[in-house]
Amino acid sequence: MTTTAHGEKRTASHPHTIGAVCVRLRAEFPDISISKIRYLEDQGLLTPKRTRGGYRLFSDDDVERLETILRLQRDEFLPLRVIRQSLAMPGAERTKRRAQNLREAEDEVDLAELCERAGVSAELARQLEEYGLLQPRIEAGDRLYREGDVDVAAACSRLARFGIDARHLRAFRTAAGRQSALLEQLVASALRSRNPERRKGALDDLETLAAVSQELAQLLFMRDLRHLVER
Amino acid sequence: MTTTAHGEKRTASHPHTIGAVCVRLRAEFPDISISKIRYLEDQGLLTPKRTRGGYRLFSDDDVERLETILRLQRDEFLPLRVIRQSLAMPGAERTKRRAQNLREAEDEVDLAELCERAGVSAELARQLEEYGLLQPRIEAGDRLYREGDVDVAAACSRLARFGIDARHLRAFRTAAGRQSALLEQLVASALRSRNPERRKGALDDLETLAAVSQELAQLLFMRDLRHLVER
DNA sequence: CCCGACGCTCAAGCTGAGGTTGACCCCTCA
DNA sequence: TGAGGGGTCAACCTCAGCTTGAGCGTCGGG
Repeated sequence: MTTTAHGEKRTASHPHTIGAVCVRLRAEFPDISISKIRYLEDQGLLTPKRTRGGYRLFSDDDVERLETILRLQRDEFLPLRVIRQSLAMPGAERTKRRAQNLREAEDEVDLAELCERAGVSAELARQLEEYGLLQPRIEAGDRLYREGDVDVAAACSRLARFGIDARHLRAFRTAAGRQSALLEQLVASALRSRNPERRKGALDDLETLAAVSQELAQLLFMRDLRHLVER
Repeated sequence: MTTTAHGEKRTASHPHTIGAVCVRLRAEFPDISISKIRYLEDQGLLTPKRTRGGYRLFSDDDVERLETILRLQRDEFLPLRVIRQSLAMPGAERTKRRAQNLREAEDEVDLAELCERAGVSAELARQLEEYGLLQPRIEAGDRLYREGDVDVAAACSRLARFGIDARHLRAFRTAAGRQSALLEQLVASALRSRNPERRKGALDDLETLAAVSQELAQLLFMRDLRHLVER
């Protein structure tokens, strides 16, 4: 990972070269690249220092700023020109709007990282897997989890604190499966189409269907709860 | 301004041709154009009626929707793909509010009002009721629906447009039922307690549980969809 | 019944954002 | 001192979000 050839100090936040920054951010932003960072500087969003020889040197603040920029792009869909302004005058607070994009791939993490990030014990993780709530890919004996599974585990852990255990959560698992199977019937053929336009259309439809389905599921759930409260 | 010189009905306001819409919106959105409106339709953001001859006819609702789209573009910088999704679930905002407010009672509406507000036919409403998606209270032979049922019906109607009918939606009904039953076990006794403190605590817990459960359901659903897409 | 304004579709093209690629040269540090 | 990361710059690419043009149909007033 951070195996830089040049005996880098790990404690004291020396400035980083562009390659180091890139490696460091790749975890959170898989589609970062050296050329992209240079491009962002060119567009006036970053101004790292330089060595006499012209190498860019990124301070921790620079890296943080870069993270902010990338987050604004990814989560808020803001164009660069807007990001530039909102970073120039840091008063305007933006509404959080997280859209689940089905198109981009997710990273994978191992069991230890999952447990740490989700705050679950290995034992709970094992149970969650037993009931299908976690679905690691098993490669050479190691479990590899998607980013999404970290959130799943975190949610389960919060429910566990209220006394709901993995066995009970299987109901959620099956419900999700049924609902996605329903949508699959509608878009499956288009999704596997050789024609890229058709495939893209299917993805668009699927995102819309997903949004409406989720809304419906929520509405019905809330109605049941309300019923429960009013009795 | 609906004051046209030629004795136009001010109340009913017939549908507008594309050119008329364009002129009318030019004031607020100077860069609107006929071709842009056609483009937005092509992208699935609008679905105006047509004359037999093929002319587009925009109702006031269509125009309002168009205004919303243009405002989201101009003020929030949202890409069309995201606008399409967020318009796909117009109830999302209310759903969220409702989730945090299990305590407040809802108003009731009759069948005619439900159909009109949700944009569903009486026939669809009947089917939805058959499969448990709508649950009116029947009083003196009349059906009385909660506010929440209006949103349920509207979501179902949007799914129906993609070819999902009431029969298939029963799965959502059952899933919601199971999930709320699970939570009920946990809070039921406290909820029925004579002690108001205890009851209030149960409501708080229930709201938390509801939020986490919904999150879990969504995460699992998205994972399944993702799986579907990646295959 | 005819005319001119308006509208339709479909294919092609345009423009700007947000990058990537490649050629070619330069720094840096082990 | 040389290998591997870094530098610039111009050309190129992809995608969203429209625009344009050709060829043809519709609508309504005179």
